[in-house]
Amino acid sequence: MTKKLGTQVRQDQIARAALSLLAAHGLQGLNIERVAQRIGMVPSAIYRHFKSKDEILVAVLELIEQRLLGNVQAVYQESPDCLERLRLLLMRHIRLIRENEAIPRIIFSEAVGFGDPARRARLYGIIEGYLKQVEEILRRGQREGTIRDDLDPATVAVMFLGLIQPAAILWHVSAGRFDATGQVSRAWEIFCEAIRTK
Amino acid sequence: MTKKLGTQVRQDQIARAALSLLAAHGLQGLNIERVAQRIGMVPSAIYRHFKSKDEILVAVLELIEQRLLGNVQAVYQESPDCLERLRLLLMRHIRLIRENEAIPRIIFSEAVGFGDPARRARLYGIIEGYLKQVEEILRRGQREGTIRDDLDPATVAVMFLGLIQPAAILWHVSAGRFDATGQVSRAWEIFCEAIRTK
DNA sequence: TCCTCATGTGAATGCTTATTCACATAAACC
DNA sequence: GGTTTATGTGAATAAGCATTCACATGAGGA
Repeated sequence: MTKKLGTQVRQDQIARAALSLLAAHGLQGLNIERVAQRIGMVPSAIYRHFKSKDEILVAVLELIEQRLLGNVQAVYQESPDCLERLRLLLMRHIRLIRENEAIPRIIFSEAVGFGDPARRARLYGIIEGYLKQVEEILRRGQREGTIRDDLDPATVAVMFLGLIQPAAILWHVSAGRFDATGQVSRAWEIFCEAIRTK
Repeated sequence: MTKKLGTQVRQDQIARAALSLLAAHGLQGLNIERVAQRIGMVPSAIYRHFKSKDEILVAVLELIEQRLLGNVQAVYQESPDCLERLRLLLMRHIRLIRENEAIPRIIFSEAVGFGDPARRARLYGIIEGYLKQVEEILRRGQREGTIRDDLDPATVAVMFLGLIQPAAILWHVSAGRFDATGQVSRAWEIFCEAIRTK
C-alpha cells in the first residue's frame, strides 16, 4: 500500500499536482483520478484531505497567491530602485506564467468566475492584494521622485498587469510561437518612459 | 411541432444562443439542452445543423470575430483622426465585453486553448487579425505624424489590448464592482500621451 | 506488543451530458 | 395532391466523473 502521509503534506501535494495538471490539460481535463494518479494514490483517498474538488481549486488559488507575493518579496531584495523593481517583477511574472500556464487559465476560468461567489471573491482578493503591492512600489517611486506623481497608482498598477496579460494569452494561443518575453520587454520600455519623471 | 427553418438560420440562432449562454453560465454551464431550449428546439435537433458541440464553439468564435471587426469598421466612419479612432475602438471594445462577458471567457477558456489545435489556431488568427487592424490605425497615425514613429506598431497594438483585458477581468471577478470604464478611460490618457507625437 | 486512529483502497452509486437513431412532419417542388 | 427531402422529436445509449462507503492497513503512543 501507498505510504501514509499527514494531511498537510497531502494537501500540499494535491494542490501542486492540480496546478500542474491545469497547465497541461486545462480545467476540463482536471479530474480527481488524474490528480490521484499524479501523487500515487487512489481517487477516493483524495477525499481524506479535501472535502470536494472545489476545495482543491481554492487551495490552488492560494498556491498562486503565494507565488505572486513571493515574487514581490524577491524584487524588494533584488533592487532598491522602484522602477527596476517593477521591471524585475514584470520579468518574474512572465516567467511564472510561462512556467505555469495554469495561472491565467484558472484565473479566467469560469469554474472560478461562475462557481461559488465566495471563491470568486477570494480570487478578487488575491488580484487586489497583488495590485496593492504594485501600487506600493509605485508610491515609493513617487515619494523618491523617480515616478511621476501626477499619476494615480491604482490605475497604473492595473496597466502594469496589462503589460503581461495579452502577451501571456498570445503566447498560449499561438502554442508558444508568439515571443511573449520580447513583447513584454519592448512594452516595458514604452511604459517605463511614460511613468518615469521627466 | 416547431416551425422548420433553414440550416443557415438555425446555425446563426444556435451560435447566438451559445454566446449568450456562455455569458450567463460560463463554458461549464453551456450544454446542448440549454442551447436547444433557448431557441425552442429539442437537443437532438441541434445535430441537424452542427456535427458536434465543438463545431458550435467554432461558430461562436466566428461570431466574436465579426463583432470585433465590425467595431473597427465603425470607428473608421466615426472619426478621421487616428488617436480618436483608437480611443473609440477602446470604448467600443469595453462595451462589447461588458455586454458580452462571454468573449474573454471563451477566448481564455481551455476548451479553445486545449482542444483541437485547428481551433486554437483559428483563435490565434482572430486575435492576430484584430491586432493587424489596430496596427493599421497606428501606422496611419505615424504617417500623419500624430503618433510617434519610433514605436513598433505591433508592440503598441498588443499594449492596446492590455489596456482592456485586466480591466475586463477585474470587472468580471469583482462581480461588476470594479469600474472598468473608468479604469480604461484613465489608462487611455496615459497611453495616449505616451504614443502621441510630442 | 497491542490499540487506536488517521489514512489508503476498490467497488459501487448516481448524476450530468453529448450523441445516435428510428420515426414523424413541415415545406418545397412537380 | 402527391412525392421528396430537409428538419424536428423522443427515447435510448454510453461515457465521464465526483462522491460515498465498508473495509484494510500503516504508524505512533501506552
